[in-house]
Amino acid sequence: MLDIRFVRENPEIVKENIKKKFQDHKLPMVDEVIELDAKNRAAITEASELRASRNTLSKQVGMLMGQAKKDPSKLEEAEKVKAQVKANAERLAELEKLEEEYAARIRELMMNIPNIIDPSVPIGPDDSANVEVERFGEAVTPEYDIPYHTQIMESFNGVDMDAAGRVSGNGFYYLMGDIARLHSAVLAYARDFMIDKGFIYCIPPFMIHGNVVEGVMSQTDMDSMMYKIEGEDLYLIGTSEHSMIGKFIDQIIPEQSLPQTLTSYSPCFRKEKGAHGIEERGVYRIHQFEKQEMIVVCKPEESMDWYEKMWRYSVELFRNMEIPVRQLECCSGDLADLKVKSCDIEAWSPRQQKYFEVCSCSNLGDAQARRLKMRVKGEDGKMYLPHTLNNTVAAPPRMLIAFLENHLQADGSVTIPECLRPYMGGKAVLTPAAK
RNA sequence: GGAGAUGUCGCGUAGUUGGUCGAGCGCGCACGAUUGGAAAUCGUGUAUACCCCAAAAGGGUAUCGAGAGUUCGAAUCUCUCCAUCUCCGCCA
Repeated sequence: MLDIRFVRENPEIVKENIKKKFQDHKLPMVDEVIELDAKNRAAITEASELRASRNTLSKQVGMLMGQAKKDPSKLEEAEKVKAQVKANAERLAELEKLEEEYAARIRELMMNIPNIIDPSVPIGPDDSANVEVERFGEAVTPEYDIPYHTQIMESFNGVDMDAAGRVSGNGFYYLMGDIARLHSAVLAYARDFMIDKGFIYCIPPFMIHGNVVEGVMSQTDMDSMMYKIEGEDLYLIGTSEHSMIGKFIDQIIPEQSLPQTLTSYSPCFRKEKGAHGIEERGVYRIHQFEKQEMIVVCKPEESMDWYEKMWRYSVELFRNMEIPVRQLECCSGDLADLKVKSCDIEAWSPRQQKYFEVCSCSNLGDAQARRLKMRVKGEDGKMYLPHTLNNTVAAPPRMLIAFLENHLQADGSVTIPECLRPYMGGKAVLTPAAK
């Protein structure tokens, strides 16, 4: 969300930005919001004046009532003043209603006007125009066939999709045995990796209030992603980012405590509305998964440095696990409205002969901070909005797909990279279950 | 889940027969004076958001857990909700 003052003063920049994101249908929103803002301010000004006169008149009543104790004739005078205040009450109520209507519509529009993208973001209409920036590690394709990931898991008796379907429906999974252990090992390693980078480990609430949801994501995302608890003002989180950024709602953050570097674990729940292709079967796209996340809240001038550091952490983690990856930069049209800049870290799939998304690193600028009213009090006493960033550390079971495909050997075994062995009971290799 | 108590400016408190209370006092903090320096002492200041103003200065509005109501006027009265504490119940 942008600052309404910025929109008021720079309508052309805002419109240009909308065009860059190929959202021309939103162009009229800019003029509409500026007009509403002017009306709203006029209403506020008039209402403030009415309230000011009400306050002074009411004080007069108080004084007159006091005097009336000695001089009953003052009572009449007081009644006159009362009537005067009452006369203004109607207009004030009218204005208050207007203010409310304007504010609601302005907020609605502002929520839909996209954040200003970073000048470095490549311009393009959709994900087909995303730009590969750099590859890390050699994308190896072995001689032997790499089966679909659920098949690999099944060879270890490591997954039961049928049972999950019966119990919870499509989009759920049972992980079992070594595969389940591998899942936990990856999370534990990812956690410790981030702790070693100086991040603070957090376990947040897995359900959050509606106003927090609205603060951290756009309305459309909310409808298509979030599960609501029936009869309660609670939503299951889609990522721990929601509770971790929400942690700062309405808070004034001391400047000395910046940057806040946090790494959080949580299960994530997503509706995943809409149809998905055949490559999204298995545990690729599911209603529930677990994720280790990194969150940074920092001074505005430091956010781009953190952005660079954060996606590099993801690369380092995947390289430690001996998985080839690449950095794919999101183009303007594929960038969510709240984001200033974003990239995906994609892992190599030897089966599909292509890279697929395993991490998503985003700089949200001050958009979340403005929505959530999180502010920093500077050394000079002035308030400003911090920048917020988030990035995936590891999100199994999806990342297990990359793991299994890249570590599967010709004999059907799976090698465990050095860094994960302490979390796997020292094992260097997993051997498939006997048929 | 049941019963009771509480919720005021960074912290601690005053304020509950509604009216100079946006709010007193103490602590803390900032600046200044005093001092060779420090402590102590004294003085001054000490919220946030928004509106008006070209800007500054200045003025105004709102905010005493949140929301709604009564009233000319509410920190003070009524209702709803939330949070905290104590006791009971239940439970990983």
